[in-house]
Amino acid sequence: MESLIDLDYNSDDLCIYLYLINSIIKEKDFKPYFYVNSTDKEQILEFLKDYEKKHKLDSEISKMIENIETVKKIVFDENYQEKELSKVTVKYPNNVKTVREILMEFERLYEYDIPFVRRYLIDNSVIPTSTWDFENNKKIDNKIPDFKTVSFDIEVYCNKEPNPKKDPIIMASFSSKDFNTVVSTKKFDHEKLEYVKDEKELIKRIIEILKEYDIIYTYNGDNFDFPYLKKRAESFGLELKLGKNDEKIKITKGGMNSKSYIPGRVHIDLYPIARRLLNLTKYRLENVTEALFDVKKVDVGHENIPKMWDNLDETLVEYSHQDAYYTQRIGEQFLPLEIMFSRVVNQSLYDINRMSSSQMVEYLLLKNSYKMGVIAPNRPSGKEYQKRIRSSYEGGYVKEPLKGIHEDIVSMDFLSLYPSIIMSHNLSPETIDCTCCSDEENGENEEILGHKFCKKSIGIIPKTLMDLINRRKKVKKVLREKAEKGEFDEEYQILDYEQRSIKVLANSHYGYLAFPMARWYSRDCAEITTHLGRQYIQKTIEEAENFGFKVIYADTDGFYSKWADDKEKLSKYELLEKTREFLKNINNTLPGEMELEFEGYFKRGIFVTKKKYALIDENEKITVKGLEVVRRDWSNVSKNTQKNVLNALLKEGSVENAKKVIQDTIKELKDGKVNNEDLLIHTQLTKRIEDYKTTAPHVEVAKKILKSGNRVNTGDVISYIITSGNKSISERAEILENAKNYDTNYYIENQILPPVIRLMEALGITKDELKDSKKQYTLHHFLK
DNA sequence: GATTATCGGGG
DNA sequence: GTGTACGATAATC
Repeated sequence: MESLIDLDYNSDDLCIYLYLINSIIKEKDFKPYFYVNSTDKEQILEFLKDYEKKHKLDSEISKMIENIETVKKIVFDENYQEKELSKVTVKYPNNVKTVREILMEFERLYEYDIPFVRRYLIDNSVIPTSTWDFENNKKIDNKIPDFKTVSFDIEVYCNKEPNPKKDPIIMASFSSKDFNTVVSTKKFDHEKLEYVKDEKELIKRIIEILKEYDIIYTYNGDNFDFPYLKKRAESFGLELKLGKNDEKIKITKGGMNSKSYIPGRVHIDLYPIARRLLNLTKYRLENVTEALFDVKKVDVGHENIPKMWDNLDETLVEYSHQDAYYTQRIGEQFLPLEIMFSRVVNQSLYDINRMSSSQMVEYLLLKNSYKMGVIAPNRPSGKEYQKRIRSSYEGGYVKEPLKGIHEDIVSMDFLSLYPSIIMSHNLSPETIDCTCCSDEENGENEEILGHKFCKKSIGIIPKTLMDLINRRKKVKKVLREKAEKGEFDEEYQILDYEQRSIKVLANSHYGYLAFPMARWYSRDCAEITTHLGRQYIQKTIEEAENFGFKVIYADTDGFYSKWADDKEKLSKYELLEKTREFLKNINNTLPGEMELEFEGYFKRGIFVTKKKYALIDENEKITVKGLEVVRRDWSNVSKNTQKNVLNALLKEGSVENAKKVIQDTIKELKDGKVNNEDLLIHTQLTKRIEDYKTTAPHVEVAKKILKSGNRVNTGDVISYIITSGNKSISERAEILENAKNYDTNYYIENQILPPVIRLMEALGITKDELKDSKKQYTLHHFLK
């Protein structure tokens, strides 16, 4: 009776370790297996023997086989009929790869690429992160176990890109309920400081501290903190034996992103979670902190770290600890939801943390197909994948917006439009144009975009969705009952997280059908889903306009509208009353699961083009969609202008003021009043200078830096200013120190106008009009 | 308009 | 590790 926190195959012990909080269970009985499309056991063995002979192997392959037995399964690509095939069980997980490569030549294989531990969780009922009775193999309760959690963050002394070969780790910050400490290799006067004499001691201390905890939160620790720590540790001859059983940390490099896995503990990297669950334009720690807690975190600014360190500035300790503190808080915020995902999908917390929602859906489907005795379709081949990636189809309906500024806007949207469609029409890769329904039956079957769907049995996608929806309904019923009784206890919170995680999973099924890597991929089902979705939203817009709304803009499953009749000016209260009335009417006509609901009221909004708009609500909260171009490579002058223009439009509702912001900035630029620092454009050198085929400003600047005797490395961010002259833009790019002037015209045309021009054009203001302050400017200039 | 290149998070 | 797993947007053709 203990909580299962993590699982891993231990290659020394040759079995799966089930890590509980205080102990380890060794699972020795579960063996790796896959299926062969053949019932002839002898023939399979024969084929392997032939292979051994041909390659002069001494029965090495046959030795890997533990057992071959005939099983009955429903096979997806054989008309979904039950048929017999062979289950080949091998001795060790890495045997699968060897044996399958050989047998691929023999016959079609199935389920040959499911990682061993994940296979274990698909086939067995044990649920990660829940409290489990291993004797009787059942769940004890729903509670979230009392995990010991800590956040972890390192600081590095460096002036450019951190280089683990030379730049030392100088500090490590930790934050947990009862431990808030910054371990440092320099003595600062700060209450949270713990001094160690050098970097080697620091690394030893980090290991010692992390080993106290079950869950370790980082922010981008997969890609930065752990790989960096490991490299530094190696240079001191230290190993990161962070595992529960002193196993080494496993850092896997997968193309761009790495993963840092600690056996027996859970390393939760909050960066990928924030990207998955929040909808922000930027995902720096400070952005996430602000979005979740409405707190503006003071950022150290990595370029200041060496200075502060050298000057023994103790605010460095405070700032550094702040990062750990907020990482911990973000972790506590997201952990329950991740735990619920882990339980519903039935995969480990570590894996869930790094899965996209489509991957979660796939593992849910694998679990269900296993239960249903269905063999999963294979993942696409490289060729098939390329084909899928290239095939596109019509997406959701997006209405061309009524351009300009609008006031008193209500938005309404469909509650899970696509899941409802998939369920009510039984859309699934195996139900589409099924062969099991006879022609007569199919005669009455409705045809959608030239396809018919099975009437006899429910497809795996709608079935999985229905299970989720029913489970969510049950949970929501309990929640309602508890709410009525005022029982907002721990159980209530857990159930609430459960229904939220189910909602996310349900809403991911449509995306899964169109996910090119999906086993149950179906372009046709995805296309039909959006097709039907377009019908519903268009019909609803029609109804809304008949009722008296004017629909300003619509996208896929929702729309923004105002009251149409300008003579009949409604108060906010009246508008919301009308909205309620309309929703009640429309929801009576919609089928089963489908429901249109009120989403929000906005006092003002500006609509530019499809997918590009901004709104402000009653609390002055601004929502911007598709308009933001604020990336780190843009200059400050550009970012600020955009921000000020949006404020003028939304907060003041003044086109004139917005116009003035732009014209003033242009004036300042022409007048040479803009600070050179605000003109810096930042671009990263992503490859070696000699590898660039095209000329780009930052590459040219890098060459100049090199010529002046300084070093430039791949990964460095080059900051430059475009100076005036007649040569090409690239040749005129200079670093701050060498920039004697700047190209006014370049900044107006390429930095000031692009982010705001579409905004202003939607309001009927032309580019020329914005730039035409030139005459006024010269006049002013000379008058002054 | 379609294809290709770049960036993100961390310091 | 029984894993070939990004996705949005700007620049360029």
